[in-house]
Amino acid sequence: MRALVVEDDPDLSRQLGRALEDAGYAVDVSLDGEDGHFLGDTEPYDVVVLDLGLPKMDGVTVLERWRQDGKDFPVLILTARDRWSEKVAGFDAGADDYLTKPFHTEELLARLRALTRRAAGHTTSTIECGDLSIDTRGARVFIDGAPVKVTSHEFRMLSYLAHHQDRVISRTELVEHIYDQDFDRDSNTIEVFVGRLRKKIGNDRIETVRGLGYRLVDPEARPVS
Amino acid sequence: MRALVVEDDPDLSRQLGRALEDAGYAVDVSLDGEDGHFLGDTEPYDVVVLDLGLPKMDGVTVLERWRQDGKDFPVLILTARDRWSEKVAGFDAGADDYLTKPFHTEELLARLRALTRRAAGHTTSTIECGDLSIDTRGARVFIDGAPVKVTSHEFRMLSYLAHHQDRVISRTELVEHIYDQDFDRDSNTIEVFVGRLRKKIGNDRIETVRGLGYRLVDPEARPVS
DNA sequence: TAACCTGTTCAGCGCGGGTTCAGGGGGTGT
DNA sequence: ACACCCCCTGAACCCGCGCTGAACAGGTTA
Repeated sequence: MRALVVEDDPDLSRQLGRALEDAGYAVDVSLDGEDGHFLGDTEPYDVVVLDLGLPKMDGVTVLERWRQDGKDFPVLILTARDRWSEKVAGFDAGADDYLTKPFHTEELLARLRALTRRAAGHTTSTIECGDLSIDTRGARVFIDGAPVKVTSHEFRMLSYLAHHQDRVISRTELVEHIYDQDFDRDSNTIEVFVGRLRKKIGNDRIETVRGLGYRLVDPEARPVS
Repeated sequence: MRALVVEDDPDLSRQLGRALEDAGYAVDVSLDGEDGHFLGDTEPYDVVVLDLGLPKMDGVTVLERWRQDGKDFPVLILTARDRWSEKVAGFDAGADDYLTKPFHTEELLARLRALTRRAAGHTTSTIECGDLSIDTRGARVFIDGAPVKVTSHEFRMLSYLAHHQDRVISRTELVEHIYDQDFDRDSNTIEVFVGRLRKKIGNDRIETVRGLGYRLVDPEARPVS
């Protein structure tokens, strides 16, 4: 999952970036409204944390422009405690959730998890695919109840595939959502990860569609091909 | 599906070409307005991505001429963020959708899917033909609910036939829409694909109209011939 | 410092799948 | 009825995608 944090307070933004990275997101941080708006327009984020009081361009304006441009990633806005009217404006502009500063990072993370889940059409924090279950909150993977040890990048990949089950995900789409900006496009890292994941969760769970990409499936649910 | 990308920025055009190919389009890329206009007039595209700021001939002019010449493929125009007036001119010239640069490739793909669906008169991402259903997003084919394994080219062909059900599609039309430019015309590749598809989805689903081409039909709905 | 763990790169290889070819069958027109 | 041509089909070819094992680099832990 890729996340964007737009927050001008250098301490807070650094802390947020750190916390989100720890939680397994690929994070970009922007310190002002213009840059943040540009990034949101450019990169395919899965969730955005947006402060409303920003230099160069106001947070509400940033959000309005994103929605005008058809961006539909979930956005969580941060407001100062006493700025109640701002919050309303933020929701009108298309925010999905809000949090008043100061807040606990735990709560932020929980709300972000809820947002990404909702965006993908899930309601619980664990995604099931046959007897494979993925705990997005604890970054754990279970196969028929038994825990499977996966590295953080492996988990990111599996998690993205699970959020979009039954869809074909191209290698470039995977790269864009697993890594943050500027990643060397032509390398076979993805294939290596797929290989290692298959070795851990079983070969028939990630099927490759030649020339298009990969797809996470439930091997049991699929009749003989 | 064949797509044309007219975009002068070499990086962006390369990236777009790559993304569309990943999504299963046969893509031609043109770097200036004159060449792009010529290609659009010559080749039968299913959808066009057209930048407005182009060397040699302006994007709006290109679009106007296409529409004058009776070309009715859906066109999605790309505009710089601050050029709002251009966008209006583009719509007046006959654009079907727009996107402001920079944008994110998945949104472009989603909009292109919507355009091609709309052009064919469908609304969902799965096309039905009797008990045969074609999931354009997941690149999958089901027959009465059971998945059928098809290769990517087979899928392209079936998908094109399905987008134009009950119409006779000539072999050359198929070739032109499945492949990008310069493809060896005299070969029986199409016939081989038809044969393989028939073997997979049943002989009576693709009927051949001698001397004209092929047609995708629902065998159940049709009385005895 | 040495022993891990994780992410990345590289080279080799198998095989899937697209293309081609040759041969045969069955409509179609004269 | 004949010939022609369009189309089908099985098989073979062969390129390149994607898989794999292993080595390398950077970071972290004893």
